[in-house]
Order: sequence, then structure tokens, then C-alpha cells
Amino acid sequence: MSKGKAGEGALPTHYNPEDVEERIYRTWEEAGSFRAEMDPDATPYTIMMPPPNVTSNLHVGHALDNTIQDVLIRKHRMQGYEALWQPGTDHAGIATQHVVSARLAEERGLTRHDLGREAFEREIWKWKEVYEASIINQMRRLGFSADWTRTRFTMDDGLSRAVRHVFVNLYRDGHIYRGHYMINWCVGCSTALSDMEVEHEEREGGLYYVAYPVPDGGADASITIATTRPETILGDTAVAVHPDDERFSHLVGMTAVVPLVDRPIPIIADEAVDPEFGTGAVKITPFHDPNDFEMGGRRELERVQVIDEAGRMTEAAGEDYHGLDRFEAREKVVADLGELGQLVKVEKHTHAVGECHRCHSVVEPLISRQWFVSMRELAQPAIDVVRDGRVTFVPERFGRVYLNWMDNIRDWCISRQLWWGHRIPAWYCRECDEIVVAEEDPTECTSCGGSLVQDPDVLDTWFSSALWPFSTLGWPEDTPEMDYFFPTDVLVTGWDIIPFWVVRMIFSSLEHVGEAPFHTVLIHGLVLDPEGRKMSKSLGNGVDPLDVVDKYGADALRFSLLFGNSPGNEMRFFWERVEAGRNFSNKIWNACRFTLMNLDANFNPNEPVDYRPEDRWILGRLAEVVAEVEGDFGDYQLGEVLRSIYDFAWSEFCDWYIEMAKIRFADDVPAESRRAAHNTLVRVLDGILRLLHPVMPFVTEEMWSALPERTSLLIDASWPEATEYPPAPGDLGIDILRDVVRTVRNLRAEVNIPPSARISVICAAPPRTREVLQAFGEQLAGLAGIEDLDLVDETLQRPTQALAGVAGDVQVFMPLEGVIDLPREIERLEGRLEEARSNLSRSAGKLDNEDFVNRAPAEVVQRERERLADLEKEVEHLEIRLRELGG
RNA sequence: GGGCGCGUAGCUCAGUGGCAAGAGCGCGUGACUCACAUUCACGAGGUCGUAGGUUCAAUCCCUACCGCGCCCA
Repeated sequence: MSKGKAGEGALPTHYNPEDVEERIYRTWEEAGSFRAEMDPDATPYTIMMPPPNVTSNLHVGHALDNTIQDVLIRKHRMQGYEALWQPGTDHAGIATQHVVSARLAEERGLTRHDLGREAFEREIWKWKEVYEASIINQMRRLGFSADWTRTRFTMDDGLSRAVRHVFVNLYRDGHIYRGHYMINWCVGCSTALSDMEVEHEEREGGLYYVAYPVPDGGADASITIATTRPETILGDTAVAVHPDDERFSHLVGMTAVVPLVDRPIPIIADEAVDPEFGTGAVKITPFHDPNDFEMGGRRELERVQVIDEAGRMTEAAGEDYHGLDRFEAREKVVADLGELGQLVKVEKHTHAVGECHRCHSVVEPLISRQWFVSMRELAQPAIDVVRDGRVTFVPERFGRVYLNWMDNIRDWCISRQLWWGHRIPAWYCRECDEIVVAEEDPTECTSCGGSLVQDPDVLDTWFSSALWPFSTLGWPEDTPEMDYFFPTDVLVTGWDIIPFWVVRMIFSSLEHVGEAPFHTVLIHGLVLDPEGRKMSKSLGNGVDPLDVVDKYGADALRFSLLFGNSPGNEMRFFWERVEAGRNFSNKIWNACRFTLMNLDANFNPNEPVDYRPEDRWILGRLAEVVAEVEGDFGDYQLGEVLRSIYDFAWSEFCDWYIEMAKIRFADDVPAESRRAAHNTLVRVLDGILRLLHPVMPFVTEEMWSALPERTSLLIDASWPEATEYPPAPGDLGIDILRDVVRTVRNLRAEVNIPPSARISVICAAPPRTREVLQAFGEQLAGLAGIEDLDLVDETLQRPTQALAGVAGDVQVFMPLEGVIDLPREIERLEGRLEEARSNLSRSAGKLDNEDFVNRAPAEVVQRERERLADLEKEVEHLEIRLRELGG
């Protein structure tokens, strides 16, 4: 616990996030700081939160995604923008139906069919309420400043109306069609999937060579094909070869007979056949293979379905196979072919197998009647908008990924055979063939007046997510929110859902609202486990963000997710980095604590003061840091933003400025100097807290309110600008001071002199430098532990019994009567000399190069000249010293 | 096969056409120095994957190669 002494006030020696986070979050909410109003005098800044699935709680990937958003929102809010962070959740059709079904089975031994559609939907709504609340609670614990009063859910009434409106418009304009096409069928989930929802996994399998008799070619004639899926032989309706393949040209046009089912099928020639694959002849199964489906369409081949939606063989597969599971059927077909003597050989073969990304069962390509969005016309504007820069990806390379994906886009299968989701607004007439597609539920067939039945299916979840940037703002109603906040500014998301979501938001927004939904897409990588693996439930390597918050605080977690991260790159989660964040919180806490402890009771931040050089130095540095941070924000380099603040706060402000300021709190120091130090401390801390607030909102808000004369909240404070601070005028001598201090500390460490031991130091320097050191005498003594400082002329006789070092044009001597190990000291100095000489020759070499002097920028050449001069001096001093020591 | 990336200190990663390349963690030495041992001081540690090219100057740009990863087909 606190070992603090009396008089330190109420602040404990360590920052304890538990004590402040909940209280501060409540303060923000009660102050309405997260609320986005529609102030006509302000400029809006809008971010749509990618709605997390109500399937389950958030993981650290969400924490990263939303931390980035919160940082952007808080920063812009402080800059005076009317910042809207629009939160909400997604119903996640398949995933949520899955988890609820699983729980139903586990807890009550029921299937969804036992419950029936309505009761099952009610179960999912219950689940949704629980998880939505839990997710929002998680986000609050992480400090996220979204406008919770505007929280939306993809199946809210308003958003559902948007879905219907869009569906009807697309249908009316011919972008939506219904028909029998090849789709990916998930046997496990019993639904169609879009291409995006299929993951391709390399698997070891067999390549089966099967001979099909060709009776027209003679009694023993046959054609041998190769296939990875022998069970689909039963559904073959052609054999195809490449038109130029002379090995088979004599057979083209003849009829082959499918083994086992004795179906006569044509042997055709088609450009699509790869003559290099297998024997060069392939079987064609239009019903169960996407490529064969296309060829079947071109050639008007018969389609025979041999595998049904449950993954079982159909009646058309023949009596011997009917009812078998597709994998059992494969084995039996192979065995039977072997018995028949039609199986020529089997080779080992690795090929990509499509798996359902939800349940990982092998996806069955088959023809099914589904609803599709025709992408050709919709894609073009979405391509243009990225090509011409109306939408920019950060980092840029993801723009190329996006375009590459768009160039290969295919029609989007949007119907799902699920119960959880937006019901397709299409009704079929029981009397005639009419399909009624309407926003309002129709009561009778618009054609014949017959009774209607609604399509039982629901829409792909992404169909509603695609509308998120405007459906959340009330569209298709003409709302003030749409006018004010749309289009939004930045979309923050992981690269893995560019095709699922980003693409679809962009084309949807262009088609329905007529504008891109945002101008910038900021892409981040995934958060991986420490070994670099994806976090997953099955590996059990996931990290619960609340665990991290409980142990180290929200600020530490947020720090850990941004520190050292750069846009688009993956990042591993390390507890060590969380600790670093916790330590940084504590550092900030203690810097404030130090300041508060030393502040005079009557301190007035507005009172003018007469700054000392170190005050001007740190304020000037702060101005530079503010400018750097602004630049890095402009490039969305949040890792760099944090690093700049971190380095400044820790390595400059705490390590140097505060240490220097301490000297001015001694009793004998003039009050004016102390006042200037107080003023500077408070001013710099104020700047650091404001800069750091977007990343570490809690500790900064807590300390801000403790600073003198704070009546408002940091969250509502103004963002720092470089012009607030006086730029450092020229050379203040701080560099010399720091150089000399470091040199002395170096020498002390050489001979293990503890910090508590005061020492004597002699500095030999030219007059101007001596003046500087004179002015910093107290600081120098304090920082280097010097009791007795002697500033002498360069030419003076120097003691032999002393350690020597060089700091710029200062020669530093540490007299150590009787302790000096002369040979060792000589060796040490020779080492330094060697290094200095090598740097010297490199620098001289550069300057000897006429091309360098003539062609490099004057500034660079000038810097090199100064450097050369420094090195020359250093070499000279070291040489003199070595001569003095007889080395 | 097409596309994108990565290879920088023991580990994980930043970074830049030009000052002597950085951080966190780890490691070594010393210190309970009155804000903080969740700390402080000092230090060791890198031919910035390999080979060429462009340039006055390359870790950074270009080409090839080697190794690794991802996406799409």
C-alpha cells in the first residue's frame, strides 16, 4: 500500500484503475459527453461502429477495432467537431441461429423444428437481449464513448424497413433475380451460402481414374477420365476433352456410357477442359460442379441431381446408392467400379475443398432455386469510387485488394434457409405464377387476387449490414440525422471483412443514397496470440478483454493494442505490453502527483511568469510533439501518435524536466523561479493529458480534474495546438547540460559510484559553454550528483588522478585520488578514441566528396560539417588526455 | 496460376532517401535518490534476408533470388 508520508494528500503512490474507471465513465455519461447533437454551427465527424455479432461476447479483436474508433472520435470531439460514434449490434443470422440451436439441444434436447419457427425466434430474441447488453457493458468497461442513446440493432423496425426498401428497389430495377443456379450448399447448416462464406482448405484426397466404355468405338473402346469426386459419376451427363487434344479427337461426338448407371452420354470438345489434368478427359456433372454447370449451360447438357440437401444420394443415383451419405457413396462407388474393372488407378492428390466457415462441413455445390443480386452493374460505381479516390484505403494497398476482388466479383446469393434474419419480402401466389415483392405485406395476389404465401427464407446477414451507414441514421426516411451526419467519415475494420462488408456498403450506398458512405477505410490487422496464431475457441487461446481490464485497467489494454501497431499489420497480444501500459498510466499518475504535491497553495496558472531556459525547452518540445502527433493522426499512424507522447512524457518530461524542476523546490530558491516551474509543470502536464486522453481516457481524466482550476471535463476540453506553446528560442543549452550529465553518470558507472555518493567534477570548456554550465550549475549538480563543480579554462592543467570524458566541447574530469587504475583508464579512453576516429573518417570522407557537398541539400551538408567539427574536437581531447596519462 | 504482404537487437515489432537505426519486453551492473522499485542510472546487443541496380547518398526506391505468410482461382 501507500508508503506515502503525511502531507502527500489523498493520492496513493500507485494508480489504481478500479478506483476510478467506473466513476469517471458515469461522469462522462451524466455530462452527456457522448451525445452527438446536430449543431448547425459545428462540423460533423461520424464513425459507424462495425456492429458486433450478438452471437457472443467481444474478444480482443473487437477491443482493437473499437479502441481505434474511440481514439479518433475523442480526438475529433476535442477538436470541436460534432462527433457521432454510432453504435449497435448485428443479428448474425447463421452464427446466432447456430449457437442458440446448440444450446437448445444441449439444455433441453430439442431442435428448432421441435419448437417451431415462432418459438425458436423468440428464443433467439432472448439470447440477443442478453448478449447485446453484455457486449455494450463490455464496451463501456473499455471506456468507449459511443452515443449509446442511438444504439441500433440490424433487426430493429427501422433498419428492417430499410432492408425491405432496398430489396424492393433492387428487384424493381432488375438487380435482384430468383432462379435455379449453382450455389454452395451447407449440409450442416441446411442453407445456401455465398461464395464468401466458403473457406477453401487444401486436403489430401484421391484422384480416381475411371474408364467409361465407348461402344461406338468398338467392343473394347473406352475413355478414361480422372475425378476427385467419384460419387458424382452417378450424375454425369457428358465427358469432355479439349478440342485440340489429338489423343481424343477420334472419340469426340461418340457416346460414352456412365459405369454403374449405364447412362449414355455424349463425348464433347470444350475449351474449358485442361488437357494437363488427369488424362485430359473429364467427366461433366452439371448439377454438382460449378464449372460443369457453366459448361452444361453452354452445351445444354442434362442435369441430374444425385446428392440432396441433406448430403444423401437421391433416387437418381440408382437403387444401390439411394439414401447413402455422400461420403459412404464415394467408397461404395469406388469399390463397385473396382469390381467392374472400370477403375484404372487411384493417385494421391491434394485439392482445395470448400468448407462452411461456420460449421466446417464440406460444402456441396449444387443447383438450387435462390435469390441473387446481380453484381455487374452495381459493382462499377463501387470500383470507380475507389479508383478516383473518393474512397481511400489506409494503408493504400488494401485499395488494390479491394479492386482486385471487385474485378472478379460474382453474383451474390442472398437467400438463406434460416429462421433468424430478415424474411425475404416476396410472396408467391397459390393460384398463379405471380411473385409479389413489396415493402408492405400484401394481402392478395396483384395479378389474380389469389391468396399468397411468403417466401420462408431470410436474407443474408450482410444484406442488412450493407445498409448500416445509413439505415442507422433513419434512412429511407428523410431524417435530420441523414442530412447532418451522412456521409460518414472513417470506417474502421479488419482486412478480413473487406469483401463481406466494405464492398457491399460502398455499392449499396452508391446505389441507394447516391454517395459513398465514408471517405476513408482504415484497415487494421488481426490480434493474434503470442505465438502468432489466430485466436479461436477451439484453441482456447482467446483473451477476454474484461479480464485484461480487471487486472490492469482499460487504459493499459488500450495502450497495449496501439503501442507499436501500424495500420493493416497483424499484432500479437502480449501481457507484457499490457503491463507496459499499466506502468505508463502509473508514470503519468505520479508525474501529476509530484506536481500537485509541490504546488503552492495560492498557485494561479494564469499568472504570468518568467520562464527559465529549461521551462522554455520543455514547452518548445511540447509544441513539437503536438505537431508530430497531429501529423501522425493525419496518416492514421496511431502507434506513432502514442509513441511520441510516451517518449515525450517519460523520457523528456519525467526523466529530465521534472528532475530539473526538483532543484527549484528547495527552500532557498527564489519564489519567482519556483512559480515558473509550477506554471511549466502544470502547463506541460495539461498538454500531455489532453494529447493522451483519446488513448488513455481514464487516468488522464482523473488527473486532469485534480489540476488547479479545472471546472470542465477533459473529454470536453480543447485539443492542444502547437501554437499554444512558445517555441523554444534557439539553443538553450539543454543539450550541453544533458551531454555533460550523461558523461558524468557514465564515469560514475565506470567505477560503480552509487547515486547517493556526491562527487567532485571539473569541467574544462570554452568561455561560452562555461557560461551555460554556470547557469545550469544547480541542475547539473542535482542531475549528476555533483557536490563540488569546478568550471575551468580549457588550457588549465588537468589532474592525472581522474577519470576523463568528452561531452561536445566540454572535457569532464572526475578526480578520484588513489582509485584510478591507470592502465584500465588508458584502455577505456583508447576505445573511445578509436570509435571517434572511425566516425571522424567517415564524416570527413563524405565532406571530401564534391558531389555530396554540391548536390546534397545545404542543410544536410551543414549538419555534417558541425558533426565533423564535434568529432575533431572529441578526438583531439581524447588524444591530449591519453598523452597526459602517458598512454 | 493471379494478387497482396513480411524478412530490422535474444523475443515481439516501430521507423526513415541523408545526423552515431529505435521501442517494449528480456539480459548484465549498480541504487529502497524525499512522484513513481508499476522506479532510477549505466551498459551489452543489429553487415536493417541475399545479390545486383538507380542515386552525391539506400535499411528505405527498382530488379532478381532465397525464406515465411495471407487472399483469390
